[in-house]
Amino acid sequence: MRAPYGLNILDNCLTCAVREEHLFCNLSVAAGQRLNEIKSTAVYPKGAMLFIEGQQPRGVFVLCAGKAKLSTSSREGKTIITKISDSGDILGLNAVISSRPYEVTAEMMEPGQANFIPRESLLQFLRDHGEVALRVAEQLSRNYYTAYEEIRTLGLSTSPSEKFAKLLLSWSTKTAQTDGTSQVKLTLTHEEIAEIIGTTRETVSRLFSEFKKKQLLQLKGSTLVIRNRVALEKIVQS
Amino acid sequence: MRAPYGLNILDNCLTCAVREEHLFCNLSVAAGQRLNEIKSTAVYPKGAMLFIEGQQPRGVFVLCAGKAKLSTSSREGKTIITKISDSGDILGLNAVISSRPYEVTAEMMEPGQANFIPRESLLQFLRDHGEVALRVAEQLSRNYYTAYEEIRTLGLSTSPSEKFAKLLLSWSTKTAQTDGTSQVKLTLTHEEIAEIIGTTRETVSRLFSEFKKKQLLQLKGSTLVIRNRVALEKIVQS
DNA sequence: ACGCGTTCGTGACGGCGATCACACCGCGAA
DNA sequence: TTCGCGGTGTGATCGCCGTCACGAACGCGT
Repeated sequence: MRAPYGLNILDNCLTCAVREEHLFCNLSVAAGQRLNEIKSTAVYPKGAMLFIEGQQPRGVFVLCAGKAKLSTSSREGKTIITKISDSGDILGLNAVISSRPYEVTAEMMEPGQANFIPRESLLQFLRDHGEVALRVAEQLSRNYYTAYEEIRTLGLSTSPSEKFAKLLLSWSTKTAQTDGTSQVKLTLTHEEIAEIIGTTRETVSRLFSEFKKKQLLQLKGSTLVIRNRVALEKIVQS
Repeated sequence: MRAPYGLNILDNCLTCAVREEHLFCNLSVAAGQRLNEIKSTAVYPKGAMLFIEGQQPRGVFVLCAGKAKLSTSSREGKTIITKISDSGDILGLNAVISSRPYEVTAEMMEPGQANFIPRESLLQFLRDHGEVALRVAEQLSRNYYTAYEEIRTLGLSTSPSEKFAKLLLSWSTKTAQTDGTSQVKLTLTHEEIAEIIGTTRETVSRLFSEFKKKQLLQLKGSTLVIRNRVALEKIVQS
């Protein structure tokens, strides 16, 4: 099966296949069935905006394939990226639950696919299935934790090098080797990295140079090799 | 009735008396009754720690009287204050729901009183009353919003003056007059203000001087007079 | 191959705010 | 009164990083 934007449609995009601990998994039969009725699947090209900061919440998106970047920006155009979401993530949940505007913009970074659940359907679904509401609360509190982590990064570590080291470590944990090295496919531009750690493109460039010189990392084509985790951890809490 | 720490005990500290829109208000009779059984009231002196960042969650605190400051700090001792809570606020909810350690430290800034609901009791209560779980979810998503607001402040506005102006405005909204002025009782030290906006005590001192000179504010004893809201708003988004 | 746009590297400069240092003030305790 | 102490004002210094500027490198379509 062939979709637009050169992407294969996933015949049955069950989020459970992606994440066992997922919000909408292991539901009662009735709930699962109902969920299937109210969701709809769509395919998005690179650059597509799932929703934009400030819009009234239309519903939530469950990402099945592709990555999306969540960002906020100020009036003068300065932008910060708060999260890179990938398969299994639920986008827009906070806005829908609290009936406030989306607090971020969600933009596809590569072609992808997502399930959409309209706002009203979801709320009614939760009212009908109290047990799921509690799991939604759990999911929200997890979101809160990552937001808080962000606050700590922005508020407590002032220097760009510290934040850069933190970011590298967060990437590295996913593919850690026993010898302390790890490899990551680098899909972000320096500009985007700058928006994540709240600095400028130039500084990110200089940080790469500096960290290469210090043997903390290495670049092989577009794969980033992190060579010394302990040294990075030392920078973080320096 | 007289409590320790020179505080009058509130005979019946119903949070509903404080806030109509409150989480635990307008419950079904059964739920309300049950809630009354599992809660317990205590009085705290100034400086008391309700809970400390990193501790396993024991339960939630519903603040009835007094103010509490929520803060996080890094290993090297740098501290940021993320919120000043007052009557009606629920503290520790995120930690309890997600069963993760408290993400902040809650310290009483003045003598006060709070209801305590133990972790397990609350979770069981929510399992038994699905309709309340949804309201908890709403509360959590509101928390998320304020956290996000914090992220925007820290990440998007770089200069201390901008953040200071933002803080003043947030104070001012509560007591706004028609002529654009407002009065606030100033209970925080410069040091604490510095920890809120992520700068140093000295800079806060200089900001006060600067803003006084610009006729933006005025100090009468310990009451702060905000004289020009529009000018402050201009600084925020400059 | 050519040109064009995006991304990246790096130098020069300047300003802002962190840091240090010290004086001052108000207030409660001895 | 005289300490001591927590809070406050303010000058001097200095280093980091944001800004501007430019050129190189890479990918991409025609």
